[in-house]
Amino acid sequence: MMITANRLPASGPGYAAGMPNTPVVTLQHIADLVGVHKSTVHRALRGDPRVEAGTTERIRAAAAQLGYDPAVNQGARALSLRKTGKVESNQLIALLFPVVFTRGAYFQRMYVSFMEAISLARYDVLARIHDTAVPSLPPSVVRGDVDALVALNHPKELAAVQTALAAVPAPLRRPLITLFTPMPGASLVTADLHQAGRLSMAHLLDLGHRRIITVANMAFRSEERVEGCRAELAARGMDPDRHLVALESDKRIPDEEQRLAEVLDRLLAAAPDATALLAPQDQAAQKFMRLLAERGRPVPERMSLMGCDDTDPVPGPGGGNILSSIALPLEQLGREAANLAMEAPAEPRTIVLPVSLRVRATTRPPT
Amino acid sequence: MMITANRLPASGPGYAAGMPNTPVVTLQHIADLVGVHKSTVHRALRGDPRVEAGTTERIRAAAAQLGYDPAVNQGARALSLRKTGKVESNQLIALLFPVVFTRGAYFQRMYVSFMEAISLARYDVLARIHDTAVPSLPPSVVRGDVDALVALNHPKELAAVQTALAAVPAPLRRPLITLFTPMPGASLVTADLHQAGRLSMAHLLDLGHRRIITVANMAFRSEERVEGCRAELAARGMDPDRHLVALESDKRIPDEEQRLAEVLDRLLAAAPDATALLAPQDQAAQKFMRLLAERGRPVPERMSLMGCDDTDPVPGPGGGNILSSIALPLEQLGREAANLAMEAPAEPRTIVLPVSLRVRATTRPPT
DNA sequence: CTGTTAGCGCCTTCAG
DNA sequence: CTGAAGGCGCTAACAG
Repeated sequence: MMITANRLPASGPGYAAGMPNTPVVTLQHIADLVGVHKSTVHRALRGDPRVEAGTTERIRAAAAQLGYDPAVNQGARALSLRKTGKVESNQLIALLFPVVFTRGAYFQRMYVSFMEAISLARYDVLARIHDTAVPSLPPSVVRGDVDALVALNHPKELAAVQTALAAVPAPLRRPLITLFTPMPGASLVTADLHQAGRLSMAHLLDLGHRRIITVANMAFRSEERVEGCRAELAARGMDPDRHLVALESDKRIPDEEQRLAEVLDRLLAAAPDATALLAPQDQAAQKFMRLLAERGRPVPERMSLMGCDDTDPVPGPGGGNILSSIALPLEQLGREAANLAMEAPAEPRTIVLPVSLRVRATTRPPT
Repeated sequence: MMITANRLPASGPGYAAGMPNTPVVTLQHIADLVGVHKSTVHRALRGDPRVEAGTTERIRAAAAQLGYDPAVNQGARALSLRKTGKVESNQLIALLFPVVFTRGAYFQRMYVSFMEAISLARYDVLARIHDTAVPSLPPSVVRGDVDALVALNHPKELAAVQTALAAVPAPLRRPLITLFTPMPGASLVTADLHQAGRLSMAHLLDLGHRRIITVANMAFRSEERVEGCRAELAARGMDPDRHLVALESDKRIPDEEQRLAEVLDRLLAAAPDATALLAPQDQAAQKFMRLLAERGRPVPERMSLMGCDDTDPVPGPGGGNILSSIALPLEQLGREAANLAMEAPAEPRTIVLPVSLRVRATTRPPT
C-alpha cells in the first residue's frame, strides 16, 4: 500500500490579500492570556462547576477576545477522545445515491426536503454519487467524521455499502439508514408500498375493472406493490391470478421506450381483455399512455391507466394533471430520513409512511 | 463561550450484529507485527527510498494484512502536519447554495454536472444550504477539512461567506469559487452574460424590432445582460435609450406573479409601442407570455418574447419548446466550478463560458 | 478548586 | 538504513 502525498497548494497571496492573518487559537493561548493552566481553560469552557466562577468568567472573556473556535481543533479532540472510546458529533450526515436519481422530480423532492431538514438543524450533508464504479466509502465516512449514512440505491449497491462499512473499524462505524430497500442491521425509511398496491387495485376494482395488467419490476420494491394488489383482490375474495397479470420488463433492453413497448405487448398478448394498466411509475405511465394510443387503446376511453409516485404530471387539455396515481410522501420521506440520521439511533429503526390515492382523469369504469 | 457536549450514541449491538469488530489499525500495530519502529513503517508506506527494499515489502504486506487504511487516521496526520505548516487534501469540496435554487431546472442542471465531475475524481461534496438565517460556515470548512468552497448566491450572502471565511485561521482557510457573481479575492466561474444581452438584442434587431422592453433586476447579474443589450445597440450606431426600455421589478412585492404583472404594466406604460419583451429568465418568460395575452398582446402575433437560460421550455401546440432564448452552458458551468475547486488554485482565476442563441417560435418580425 | 501528566496517531528532526 | 524523541491540541486521570 502507498500513502499518496496529495498536497494542497498553500494559500497564496491572492487569497491573503485583504484577509487577516488569523492564527489558530488553542486552549494554551487562552491559558497564557489568563494565567492559568490549559486544563483549567478546558474545564471552564465546558462549564465544569468545579472551576471558580470568576476564573470561568475571565477565561470565557479571553476565549471570546482571541476568537477561540472549538470547531477548529475538532481533529485533536477526536484523537484524544478515541482514548476513552467516546465519539463526538460532527453535525454531518453522509448521503449516498446513484447518478440516475439526480435527474427527475422523484429524487429531487426527497433530496430538497432532506437538505432542508439537515440545514435547519445546522447539520451538513456529505454527498456522494455512489455507483458500482465508485464502490468505496468517502474518506470522511471511513474516518468516522459523519454521524450517520443515508443511502438510496438498489439492493446490490446497498449491499456493497454495507460490506464497505463492515470494513471500517468498529469505533468509527456509523449507523446506516436506507430508503425504500430494507437491509439487515440498517434503519429503514420507506413508504407503505404494499398499501400503494392495495389502494390502486381497490380503486380500479371499485370502478368495475376485472382484468388488470401491471409491470412487476420497474421501481423500488415493485414486488411489494404487486403483493399489495394481490392482497386487495384476496381481501375481496377474488382470485389474484385471474384478475391481475404482472410481467417483468426485460432489463437487457437498454432503450427505455423499447423496453416499455416490449413488456406492454407481452402484457396485452397475455391479457387481451385487460381494461386497466397499473404503471409502476408516473414517468412510465406517460409513455405507456402514448404506446397504448398507438395500439388502438386510447386512455381513458378504451383503457384506464394509473401511475405511481405522483411525481410527474401528465398535462391534459386544460393544462392540469390528468394522471390518476398513488402519492408518495416524498418530502416527508426526506425529512424522516434526515431526522433519523441526525438521531443516529444505536438500534436500527423502521419508519413506514402512508401513501394516498389521487383519482384523476385517466381512470374510469370500463366500457 | 461554551463547548457543548454533543455526544453520539455508541454503536449498539444492533449494528454490531454480524459486523466484524475491526479495531483501528495504526502504524504501531504494523511495526509490532514486522518488528521495526513505527517511523520505519511510516517511511516504508510513503515509499521512502532510504528504507531497505525487503523491509518495505514486509511492511507493506503487514499493512495489507492488518487492513491499514491511512484515511482512518487523517485527523492525527493533519494535527501533526500543522506543526510544519503543511496541508493535505481531503478530497472534499464544500458547496454552499440557497434553498430557492434547489427547485427548478436551472440549479439542478449545474448541480448534477458538478456532482458528477466531483465524483468522477473521487472527491466528495459537503453540501450546505446557505441562507441569511444560517450564516455560519460548516464546521468542516472552519476546520480546514475541505479543499475549496464553491458558493452560488447573491452578492450579500457571498459577502457574508467571505467575512466568515476571513475569520477562519489563515492556515485553515481555503480558496473560494463563486458562480456568476464576481467577488474580490475569489475565483469566478460564469457565463458571458454580456454576450447573452448582445445576442438577444441582435436577434430582435435583425427581426426588425425597434422598441424593446426588459426587466433589469431579476436574475444573476442582470445588469451585465442589459449592458450587453445596450452595447449591441451602440455597436449598430443606435441610441440605447431610445430602443431599449429597462425597468426594475419591485422586490417588495412578495408574490412573483403580481411582481411580474406590476413591472410589465409599468413597462407597457413607458413604451406602449414596444414590440418585443426580453425576459431575464425562462420561468418569467412563461408567465409574461400569459400576462401579455391577458393584456391583449398575444405572443408572438402582437409581441415577440425572448427568455434567457434556456432551462424551462414553453410547450407549444406540438409539445415542443417554442420559447426563443439564450442557452447558458449550465452543465459546463458546474463542471468547470468542480474542476477549479479541485485544483484549489492559490491565485484567484476567472472562467467565462460562451452562451448561444436559440431561435424558436416566440420571436418573429413585428407586424 | 487547580496543576501535572500521559497519550490519542502521526510526521519530522536528530542520532546513530 | 533505522530508532528515538518531541510535539500538533485535546481530554481524562491523578495529584495536590
